[in-house]
Amino acid sequence: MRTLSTEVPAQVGQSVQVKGWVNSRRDHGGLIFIDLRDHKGIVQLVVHPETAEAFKLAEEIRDEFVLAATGTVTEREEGLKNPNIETGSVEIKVNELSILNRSEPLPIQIFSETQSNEELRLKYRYLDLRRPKMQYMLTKRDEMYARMRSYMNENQFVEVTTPILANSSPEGARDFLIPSRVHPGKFYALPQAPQQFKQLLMVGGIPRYYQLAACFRDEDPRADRLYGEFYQLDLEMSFVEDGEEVRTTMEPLVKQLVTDFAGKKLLQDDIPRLPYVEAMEKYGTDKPDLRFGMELVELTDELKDTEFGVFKNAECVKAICVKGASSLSRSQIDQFTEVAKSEGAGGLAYLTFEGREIKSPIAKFLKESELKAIADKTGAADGDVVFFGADTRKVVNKVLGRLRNEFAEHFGLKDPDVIALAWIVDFPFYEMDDKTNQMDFGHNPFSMPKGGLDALNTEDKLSIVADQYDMVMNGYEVCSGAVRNHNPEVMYKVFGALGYDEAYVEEKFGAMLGAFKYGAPPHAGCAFGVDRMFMVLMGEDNIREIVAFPKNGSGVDVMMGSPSVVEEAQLKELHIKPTEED
RNA sequence: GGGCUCGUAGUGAAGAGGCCUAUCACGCCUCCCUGUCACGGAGGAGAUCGCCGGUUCGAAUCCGGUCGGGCCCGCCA
Repeated sequence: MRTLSTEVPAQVGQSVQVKGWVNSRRDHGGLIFIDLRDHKGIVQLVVHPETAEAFKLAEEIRDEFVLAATGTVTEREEGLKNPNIETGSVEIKVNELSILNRSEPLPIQIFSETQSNEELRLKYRYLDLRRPKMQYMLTKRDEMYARMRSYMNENQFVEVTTPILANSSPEGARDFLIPSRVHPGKFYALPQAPQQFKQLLMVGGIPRYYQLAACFRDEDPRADRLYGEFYQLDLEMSFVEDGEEVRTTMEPLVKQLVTDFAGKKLLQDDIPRLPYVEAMEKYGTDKPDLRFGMELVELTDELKDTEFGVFKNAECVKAICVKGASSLSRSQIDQFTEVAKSEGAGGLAYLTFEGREIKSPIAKFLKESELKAIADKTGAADGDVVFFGADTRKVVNKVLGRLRNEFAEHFGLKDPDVIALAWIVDFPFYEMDDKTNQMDFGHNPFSMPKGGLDALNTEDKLSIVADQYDMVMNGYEVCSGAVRNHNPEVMYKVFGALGYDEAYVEEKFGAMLGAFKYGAPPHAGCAFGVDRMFMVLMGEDNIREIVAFPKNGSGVDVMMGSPSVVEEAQLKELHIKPTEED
């Protein structure tokens, strides 16, 4: 395929035909310049009045018309060259011109620094995709897929496609249900992930499986989470009993994507393993951004005898030391206080370290020894501010974890050229739901509890950890995996602890349980969220920026108008009756 | 389901009780222009300020509601 930027300059003196869109037209009355654009670049066409037919057409041309032009590639005279475009040393003197298609004025601004709002861009996505950035995202994503596929193949993984028409699963996200004409009253579901199928592939004797898999979840979207559908690099390995083997197998790919592919620096070559509990205590979250420190410092013991009621009565007191934050104005601190409150804090206490003095509304409530202990443990120095969280441990971690991010953002501590990776390991198998006071699965029920049957029989249920691991990239969860439970007995026990009987487990996971009875090999795997990982690698903070046709923040495709109402006849055929309120 | 926030010509912004008969830039239309490159010049059209209601002598501006967008919580790996 001919491309304007790469081929034209090499063809000086030759007659060429070029096709593309009109990027801009400059009509000098007796001479018309046209910047013609294709997916690779721009070249200047010159139309002279001597070529009367072409000139007449050129006068009608407007932005984004589609042209075919034939002419001679000519070296531009000195002084007429344009160093700003790749082809700026040449131009095409046109002798034949045809308008392949016309264009109305565009409803969005494509080629300006100020871009139109997202709603309009999504409505006219086919125009938005003409922007160089969007072109780049699509081709770059193709390159990422190619790298992933070749890496997986080099490592003896086999891509197997699994069903899109699958079954509703009781755990996890809400399903998209698919009715069927031939099965009245019954429904397929779009898979939330190929989880059960890939485990069944292990039983089926596939040693290493992978798939760039479409996954579907009917949950509310976020800036880093697409509505409805997204893609995973999903993989599973048989005869693996230690998650470490999965992690080390996939690390070279991720490192290659960070460095060669995205051109970023790895913060650490050795990717750290961080136990869940440690992540929560140090960073207040299970997906910490490790590009900066600002760790949460435990002060509960140091302040247990304080006279300051807020600290004294709290289950947990922690602090973060923000370097140089004494420059913050009162109103800026108020804004951070609002953030803290939005996460459940009662307020935001702080100490400002200026010279030898400690300035703070709360300093008068604290003894000299307590202030010293705070300074020592947080390492606060001149110019720093120590912010406190005092509440239940859960709330303190949540509030300070959020503030840690906000402060890092405010003080520019998130280096866009650096990628910090970590594996979060040892997630709790069960968790207590605050509201219902009921125990539930911490992650997914298919993971193997560390210690197996013994652990389930003997230990305090809430202390059991799953052999389960997430990869975190600059504060985003980009991968989740586990050593799977391949033992029917453990399976019954795992659900039994939550009060589900064997009949329930058999009803919901019959195929998998059945399969496990016929010599299931131990297996483990994981799945990378490729949309989100690509977003982080590209330095974007909105996942819709890197997807061709995303739903908007309300789950609507404003371009195609989906979802939409359907004909009553279609519903009837599917044995579906609209309810009264519809 | 909840919280915060935004909505002004085709597009992006300004205006924050009377100076608004709403300003600017890009785009659009007409005319002029043979070396521009986001060409230049002259002129022109285009907005019931998301919608409904209220306060006021007077509302783009204040208040209430409503619709739509964005971010977050819940939810979600």
